Amino acid sequence: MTAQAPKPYHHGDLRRVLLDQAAQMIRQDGEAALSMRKLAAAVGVSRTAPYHHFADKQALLFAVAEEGFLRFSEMMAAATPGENTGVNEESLHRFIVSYLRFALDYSEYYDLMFGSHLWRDQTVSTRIKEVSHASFRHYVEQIRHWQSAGWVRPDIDPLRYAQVSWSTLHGMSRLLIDGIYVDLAAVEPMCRHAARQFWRELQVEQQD
Amino acid sequence: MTAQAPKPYHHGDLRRVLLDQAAQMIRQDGEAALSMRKLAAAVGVSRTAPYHHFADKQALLFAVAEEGFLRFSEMMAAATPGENTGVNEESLHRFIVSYLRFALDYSEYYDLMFGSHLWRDQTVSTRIKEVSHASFRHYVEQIRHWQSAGWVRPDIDPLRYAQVSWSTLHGMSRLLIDGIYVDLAAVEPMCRHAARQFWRELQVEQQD
DNA sequence: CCTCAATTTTGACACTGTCAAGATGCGCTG
DNA sequence: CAGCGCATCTTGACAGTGTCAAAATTGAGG
Repeated sequence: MTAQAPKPYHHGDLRRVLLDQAAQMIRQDGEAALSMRKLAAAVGVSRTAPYHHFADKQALLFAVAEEGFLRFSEMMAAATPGENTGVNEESLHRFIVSYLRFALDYSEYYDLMFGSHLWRDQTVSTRIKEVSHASFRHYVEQIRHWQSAGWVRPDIDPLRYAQVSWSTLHGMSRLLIDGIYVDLAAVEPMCRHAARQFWRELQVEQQD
Repeated sequence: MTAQAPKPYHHGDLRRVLLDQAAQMIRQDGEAALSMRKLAAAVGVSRTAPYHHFADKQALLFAVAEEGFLRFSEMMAAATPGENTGVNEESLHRFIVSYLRFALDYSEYYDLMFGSHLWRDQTVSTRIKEVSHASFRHYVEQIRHWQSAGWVRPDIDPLRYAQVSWSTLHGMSRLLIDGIYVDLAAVEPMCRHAARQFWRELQVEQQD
């Protein structure tokens, strides 16, 4: 809708400022502590000013999440090796580390992007659904590509592999972000372990 | 503290009723939709009556979470095979299925137990910390036991294995509960895939 | 310059968590 | 059995929340 700002009126570009301020406040005190009124006060406008840029609080949070997905896509693109590069434990490890670094460095976005508010009850916007589904599908296709190139064993289901391995990444991220895993020094060994596990799953030759 | 109810006065056993009603309401409309006042109204007492049994809303939610951990422990005990039973893909699969069944069947508890509210900022009560840490340590010890019995390869770090595999279970649970994975028919294949992956990691003989 | 629509503000309402003060009723001691 | 005492519950109140309606402001184009 307001994709290309027609022109900012009174306030410079309130929408932009609100998005950034919201992200910052969520980063500092958590999503629960963010209130529309405090947000408005922080940027120096009245309580209901934000409602002319976002239908309601949910919409504001969705918009912040959307920015998160943008950054996420950039990260993914940067962390994904080229088409004809092989796959091995080391490349998987780099990807895992990138994923967790994003989740931990931008936890305020990660929370919103993959929090229940967004997805439960189909409230998620179609645009977000598109970009995230595309991201996941790309992951699945990547595995399929590795298979057809003969780099990984052919008898695994790429969809299942993607679902389970993403579960691992998401689980680690959540457990760390939510403060259930508190030892940050364990992150690196966990990534290494996960990389080894992911690779064993892909590369193992033996029959059972 | 109020472990053994001294005796119920006016209301039958308000504390008990509140805990159950809260769990039910969270199950129906989500944690966010639970309000102290609606809860009180639902059980037929005044707004502030619950405050004589729980210091604040957090304490109420913690208490519900604690009940969740109780049920969780029971589930874990039932799903864990005996000491001298071997381990294989099938036994791992049964455990994984049990874990996800708990997470999905009791999602209102799971949400509270492993939600950020509880753990972030060290707000978690010591009792909950004890029982959950014990549960995790038990998991690690189980793996160590399998190792010393010679059932699984000796060169994996039980702690890392526990951390990463629990991440997988937690990740699948969260993705399903939060509505990011929507296809419930995929749960069973995912569990099967995870079991195979977990077992490959433990059992593989080859060197790299 | 002046109109018009985009933007912002002020006022209001229902709702929330929670504290303080008062009312109520059960159990124990005399 | 009487009544004291405390656990329990209620009523009143306050600050804070999301959000709507109506009024006020402001910048751009005719």
